[in-house]
Amino acid sequence: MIQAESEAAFLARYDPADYARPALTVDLVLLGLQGGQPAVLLVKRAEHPHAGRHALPGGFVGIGEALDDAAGRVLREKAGAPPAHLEQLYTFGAVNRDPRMRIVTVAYLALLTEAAFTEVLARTPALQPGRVAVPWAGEAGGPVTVLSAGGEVLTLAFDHAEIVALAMLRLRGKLDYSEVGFALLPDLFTLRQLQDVHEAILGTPLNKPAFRRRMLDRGWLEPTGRLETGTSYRPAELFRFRKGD
Amino acid sequence: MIQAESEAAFLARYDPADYARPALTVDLVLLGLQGGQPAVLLVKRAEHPHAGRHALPGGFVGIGEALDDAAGRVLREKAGAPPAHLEQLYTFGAVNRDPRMRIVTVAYLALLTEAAFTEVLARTPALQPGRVAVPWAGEAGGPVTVLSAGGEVLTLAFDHAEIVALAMLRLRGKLDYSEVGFALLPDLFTLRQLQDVHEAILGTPLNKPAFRRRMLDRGWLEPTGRLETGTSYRPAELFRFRKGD
DNA sequence: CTAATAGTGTCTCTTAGACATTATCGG
DNA sequence: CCGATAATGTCTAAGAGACACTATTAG
Repeated sequence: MIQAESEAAFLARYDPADYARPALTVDLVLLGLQGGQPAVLLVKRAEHPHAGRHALPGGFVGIGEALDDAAGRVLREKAGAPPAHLEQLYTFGAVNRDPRMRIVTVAYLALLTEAAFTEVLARTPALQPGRVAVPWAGEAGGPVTVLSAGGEVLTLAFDHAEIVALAMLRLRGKLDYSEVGFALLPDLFTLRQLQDVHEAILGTPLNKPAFRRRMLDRGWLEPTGRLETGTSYRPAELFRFRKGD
Repeated sequence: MIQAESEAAFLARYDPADYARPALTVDLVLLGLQGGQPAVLLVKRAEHPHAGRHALPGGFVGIGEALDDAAGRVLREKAGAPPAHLEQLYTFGAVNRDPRMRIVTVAYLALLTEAAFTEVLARTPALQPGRVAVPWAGEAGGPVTVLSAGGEVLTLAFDHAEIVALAMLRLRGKLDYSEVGFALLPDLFTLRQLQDVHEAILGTPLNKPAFRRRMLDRGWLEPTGRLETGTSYRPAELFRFRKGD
C-alpha cells in the first residue's frame, strides 16, 4: 500500500520537464597564501540579496557543461588564473540558502600559489582578499572567520562562510597524506617553505626534523642541487615536486 | 578585453530562468552486509536507457526539498528503512552520463545493519542485492565489481559503478578514524563482530590485539556486562556504541 | 578431559617529538 | 670572528604487528 503510493509518487516525478527544477551553480573557494597566511578571493556584492557582503565567485552551470568544466570556466572568467589544483568539495542544497530562488550549488576548492594569488588580486579589481583565521579547535573546524585587509571580521553572503569552513577542513585533512600542499608553492621551494605552508594551513607549529623525514620519505620531493639565493645566512636546498608516480 | 567578454558572458547567464537547467537527482548507495560481505541494494531497470541493467535507487530533487531531505525521502520510498547513517558522497555532473537529458546527480551513502539489509530485501521485491567485491588494490580503490546473487559480474547502469566505487573508497577511508563502522552493526555487538565488519570493508585481515586496543582507547565502546549467548565456546562480551561525546 | 574462541601480556619495530649538534652562508 | 638558519644525529615515547599465553564456555 505504502509501496504502491510511493511508487506512484516516484512515477509522477519521473518526467522532470513537467516540474520546476532547482537552479544549479558552482561556487569557488579560491585559496592561496598572502604573507604566509591562508586567504580567499572574494567578490563584494553590489546587489540584493546580501548587498555589500562578500561572496565566493560563482556562476551557473551551463546545460551542456560538465560540473568540473563549469568550475574551470568560472576560475578563468573571475580570476583568469590557471589553477594548480581544482577539486569538488561538497554540494549545498538547503532550500532557503538563496532568498531569490532555489539554488543548489556545487562548491569547489581551487588552490593558487602565493605568486598567482597576488598577481590575480592586482589584475582583477573585482576581487578582494579575505584572510582566513584558523581557530585551532582541534579537528572540529570551528567557526572559521574571514578578515578583511583592514582586519575587520567579514560576514560572508549566503552560506559561504560554511563553504569556506569546509574548504579549510578538507584541506587540513588532506594536507599530510596527499599532494595538495604543493599546489600552494612555486616550482622550486625549500623544505622550510613547505613546512611554513603546512603550519599556516594547520594553524599549529610542526617539528622540523620529523617534518623533513616524513616529506623526504614520501618520495614526493626531488632534490635539485641548487640552493636558495639572497639569504644572509646559510641557504637552503631547493626541491621540486615530483608528480605522483 | 578578454575580461570584458567573459564578464558579458557571465551577465548573459545571470538570469537562469531564461536558460535551460540541468535536472537534479539524488542517487543512493544503500550499503549493508550480507553474510558478512559488503553488498548494495539495486533496482533492475525495465526501460531504456540501460534496460535490464542494475542501477542505484534514486529520484528527482523537489523544488522545495533540501538535498538531504530528498535523499531521506528516496530512502524511505525505495527501501522503507530508517538509516543508521546517511551522508553525501559526491556530485556527478558529466554531460552525457544520462542519454535522455542532462542530469546532475548528488550521490549519497546510506549504511544499513545486516538485519535491516536482509529485512528490506525480503520486504521489497524491486530491490536486489549486489555483492561488492573489494579488490585489495591498496588505496586506489580499483575497479570495484558488483556481483549478482548468482555470482555473475553486474554491469551497472549509467555511471553507477563509479559511484559505488567511490562509496567504498570513502567508507574505507573513514572507517578507522570515524564512527561509521558502528552503523553497520546492531545495538549490541562483540569486538569480533566489529573487527569482522572492518575486515570486510577493508578487504584485509587485521591484528586482533591491536584492533582491540585501538577501539577501546577511542572511547567509543561502552561495555555492558552482558555476554553473547548460544555459542559453543567462550562467549564474548557485548558492547554498545557510545555516541560521540 | 578436549575443542574452540575470548581476552591479555609482552616483545619488537616503526614513527614522531624533543633536543642538541654540526654545517654553511653573509658580513 | 659572529649571527642566523640549514641540516642532521640521537634519545625517548607512543603505537602497531606478531606471537604466545591464559580464561571460559559447551559437551
